Amino acid sequence: MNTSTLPARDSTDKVPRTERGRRTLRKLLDAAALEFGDKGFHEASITGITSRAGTALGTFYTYFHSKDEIFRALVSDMSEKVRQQALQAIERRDSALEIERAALRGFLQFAREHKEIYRIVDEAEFVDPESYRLHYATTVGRILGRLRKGIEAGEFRDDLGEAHAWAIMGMNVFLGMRYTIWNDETAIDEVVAAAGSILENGILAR
Amino acid sequence: MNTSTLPARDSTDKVPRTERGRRTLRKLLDAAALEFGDKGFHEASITGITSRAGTALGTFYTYFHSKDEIFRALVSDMSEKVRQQALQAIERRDSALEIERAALRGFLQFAREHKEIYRIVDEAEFVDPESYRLHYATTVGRILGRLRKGIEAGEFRDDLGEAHAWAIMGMNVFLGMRYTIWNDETAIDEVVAAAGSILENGILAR
Amino acid sequence: MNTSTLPARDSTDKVPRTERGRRTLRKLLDAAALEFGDKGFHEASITGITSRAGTALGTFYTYFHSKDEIFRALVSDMSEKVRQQALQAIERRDSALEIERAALRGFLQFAREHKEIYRIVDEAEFVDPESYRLHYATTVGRILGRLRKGIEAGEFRDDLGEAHAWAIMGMNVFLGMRYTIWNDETAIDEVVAAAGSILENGILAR
Amino acid sequence: MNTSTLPARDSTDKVPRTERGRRTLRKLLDAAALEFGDKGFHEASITGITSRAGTALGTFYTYFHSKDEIFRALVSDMSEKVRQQALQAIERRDSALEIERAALRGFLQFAREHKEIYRIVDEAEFVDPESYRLHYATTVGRILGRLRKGIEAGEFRDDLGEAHAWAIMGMNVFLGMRYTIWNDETAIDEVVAAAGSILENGILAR
DNA sequence: AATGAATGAGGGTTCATTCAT
DNA sequence: TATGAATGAACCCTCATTCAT
Repeated sequence: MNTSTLPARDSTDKVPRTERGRRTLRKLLDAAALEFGDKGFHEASITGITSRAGTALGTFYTYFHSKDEIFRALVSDMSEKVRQQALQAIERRDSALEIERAALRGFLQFAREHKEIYRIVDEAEFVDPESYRLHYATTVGRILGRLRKGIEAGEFRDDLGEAHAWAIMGMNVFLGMRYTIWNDETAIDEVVAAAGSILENGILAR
Repeated sequence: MNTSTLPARDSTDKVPRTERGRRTLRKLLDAAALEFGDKGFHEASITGITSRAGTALGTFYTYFHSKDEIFRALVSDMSEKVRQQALQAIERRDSALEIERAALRGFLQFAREHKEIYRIVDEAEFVDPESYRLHYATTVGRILGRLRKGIEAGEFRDDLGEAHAWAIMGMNVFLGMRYTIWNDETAIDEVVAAAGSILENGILAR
Repeated sequence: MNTSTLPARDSTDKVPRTERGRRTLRKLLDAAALEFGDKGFHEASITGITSRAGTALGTFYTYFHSKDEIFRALVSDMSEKVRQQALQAIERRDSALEIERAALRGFLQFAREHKEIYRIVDEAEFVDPESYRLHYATTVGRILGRLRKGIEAGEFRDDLGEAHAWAIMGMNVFLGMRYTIWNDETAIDEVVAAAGSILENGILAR
Repeated sequence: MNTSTLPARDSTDKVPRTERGRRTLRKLLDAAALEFGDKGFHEASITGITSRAGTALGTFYTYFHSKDEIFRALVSDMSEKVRQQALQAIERRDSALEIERAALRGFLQFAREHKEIYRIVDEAEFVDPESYRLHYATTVGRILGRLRKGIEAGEFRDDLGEAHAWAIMGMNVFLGMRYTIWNDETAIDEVVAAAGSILENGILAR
């Protein structure tokens, strides 16, 4: 795994001034993603991170003030990545419903390839609730934006609001947990079809 | 809070033989629910539990082998409670869709009154994944059972399956998180209406 | 194993007044011998003793004031047993040298059958040094007595003293450790012959 | 006391990379020898070791994984020391019997100066039996080697074997315990004479 | 005499963080 | 920047002993 983009850093973060410094920072972030993904926040150790990164223990504190801080940096980094891939996934889709399907499909594919991201973001609920809430608030904002576009286009009911967006996100997240993290043998298309059919028709017989 | 029913105990647990022992055990479980709910598993301490319970530190180990064990006991206890209240909530409902609405309403009401339960069960994902999975697997099993009854009654589409059940559970859980744990000012009926309308009609304009 | 004779009790010990009490006391002592023999003093627990004895935990303190006390009682009990069997082993021997051989043989046989005794007595060095020293001081006194008899009979050199007795005891104890506790496949007679030949001739070539 | 040579370290041990680290390691080992010697393994505490060493508690764990590990390190260190001094003690001796006498004399002198070593090595029987057995197995190997040289030289009987070596070691160890640890007022030469006379002539009258 | 619940001092160990080089 | 030794608060758990019945 390789963090192509460095995460947004807080003003309190220590910004590397040299190229060597930037390389070290990136190594630490990549190592931390592996360590937290493997062991979870509490079982992970700074030593584990630095030994994966191939640096000395003390070097960690040249770049981060604390274990919490690197975790936060990672969560916001990954939160951004998840949304980036969603944007890509919904490119060149016409129908609003098809966009929702594509978003879920993209999310599931991404989750299968980056299970550690799922784990890190979710554990944030108990480690750094603020960034966890921010992640889901932002995500639900995106969904809500899509719903509104669909309404404007006359494709969606015009009474959809925030609660519907949360409901859709909950569906997606739980399907992701069940069919990518716990067990990834079910075809993604089947899962997308199930969720899509609920959005399309509800669950009543016709 | 008061644990009306003692949780199922493992065969390895120490079963109190006297009435006094049973009282102490209950005090410990109640205290642990508060402690874990307040602080989360890792910040919670055995000392915190016993001082809330009004017992000596050592007394804890008369009833539980470890911090993990009482946490597990608590999760399975609460998992059961959540499902119990769901059963009550859906009594005397005729329509299958109405049953789903009632189940969500019951869950949201219960969650508002027992926020610590939500936190404990959810943190189990990172503390004792097995009991976490068991909880959601059992819960989805209940939902699936209701879906099948609705299919038999001709009320639900006959292609509903496990994935649809997971989707519904995800909706419910996220709505619970958003509208009872994070912020409980929104009327429960509004939330139920939003979820119910998706199940009834999907999200398309007609 | 069955403690045929109850050990000498301190004046501070609690003496059972009923037959039932005497039975319980014996059960506790037998259980303690097994527990200490198996696990050593520090790993042994009062719970381990009482559960082997089939009594409740509290019952232990009806008969002993402390863990140390029962250990002491056990050591002096066993110390006595070891010497008892030595007395039997040397019965009806004429030659003083033959008596020494018989004493060693008896000790080795006894040690093979009661390895836990060896362990308990030896660990006393670190748990209750006084009884350990008493055991070996008493034992060396017996050896010294035999040496003196041998001297009187003109069979032994007349310059033998305490140090020689300690040397002989050391030989015996280490041979016991090596050839009965660590590994009991070597024939006892071979071991006795080796020690006996040293006492008879020393180690020089003739 | 000062550990002139650092003990053989396990591959799992943490090897200090700086001079300061090596000093700290040595301080810890010296302190541990005192602490274990004074109090015995179970009564000794890591806090006791670090406060004697003048370091913080945590520093202990920079160099050892556990209390057991430092004890093991200490036993093998001391085991080696005991044998080293034996080698020195027997230098420039011609007669094989004189070598045995010198070995015992050296051992007794060493034991009088380093009583804590005796205690630590012996307690290993109950704390880390493997290293205890290794110590005595190695020691008996040395004795056996000397016996064989004596046989080759025609000085010793040619039927001496392992059991005789164990017998001699037992003599030495018990004499050491009695006349250096328990009570060190008896002249070493008297003790050596007693043991030597047994080896020379046995105990029979001539 | 017997029971089993209750007590709490005590100690080993972890590991994030700081410090000196 | 990088290193790795040093720090010490924090906490889980054990278990001999006491207590109430």
